[in-house]
Amino acid sequence: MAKKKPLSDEALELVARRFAALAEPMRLRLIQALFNGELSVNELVVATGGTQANISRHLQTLTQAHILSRRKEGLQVFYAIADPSIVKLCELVCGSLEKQLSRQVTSLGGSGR
Amino acid sequence: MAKKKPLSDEALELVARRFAALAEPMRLRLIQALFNGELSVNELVVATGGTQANISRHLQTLTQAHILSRRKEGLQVFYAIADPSIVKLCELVCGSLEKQLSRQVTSLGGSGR
DNA sequence: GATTAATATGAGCATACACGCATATGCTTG
DNA sequence: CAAGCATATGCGTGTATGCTCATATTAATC
Repeated sequence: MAKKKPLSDEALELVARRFAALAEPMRLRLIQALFNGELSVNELVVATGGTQANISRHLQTLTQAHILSRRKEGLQVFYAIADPSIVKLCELVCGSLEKQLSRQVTSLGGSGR
Repeated sequence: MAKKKPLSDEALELVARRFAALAEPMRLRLIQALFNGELSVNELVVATGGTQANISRHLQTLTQAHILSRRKEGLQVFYAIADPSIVKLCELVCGSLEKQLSRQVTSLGGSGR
């Protein structure tokens, strides 16, 4: 297959929305906390150190983006990573960032922050 | 396989920023236009249909995020994809979105392909 | 049915940012 | 050095969204 055909405006919008869902540190923290399996809202609140209201909102955002799944059990609601590609995405970005940072450190000739 | 250690707040911020750089349709369009090699600003303006000012701003954003590289030649400035992982990122997201969409179509009773 | 626990949501505020318009900067040529 | 082209940037505006506080909803228990 040669050239890839350009995505439609709607497709671009969808891709952008997906990236936007991952563009918040708190949401990344939630995803990270779920790497080892599903957790309840309260567990996520504890794990991330956020407020209950805020965490709930972010969970809604991630669920609507089909990144997380929602399972209700009694009083609790458990969230889990629904889209495994998310893990790959984060790993890709992390790897790329590490390269960039190490390059910067090298070019700066020392340690700094 | 062991547990992954959680990223620091700063690292999460960096990852979030990177995703944010990709969270705009116009910027995705620019990246897409650059898939086949470097282009000048004016060529990108034509390719994307945006205004010159807006394109220039987005190019600055992407360059500062180390996603694009900048090469000046006479009056023109050429931009190119500096981080190849970006291509993988976009492909991953596109693939994941296609799955989701086809699943939605299926659940809506349409005939799958 | 009232109370309590777990989660979700409405309202308000502050900030971030995309966009358009106008103009500045930088490079080339006469 | 004046003029013209390609690109960048200052400014104002509208919109989106993250956060907090308070309250609503839902489900289990007494």
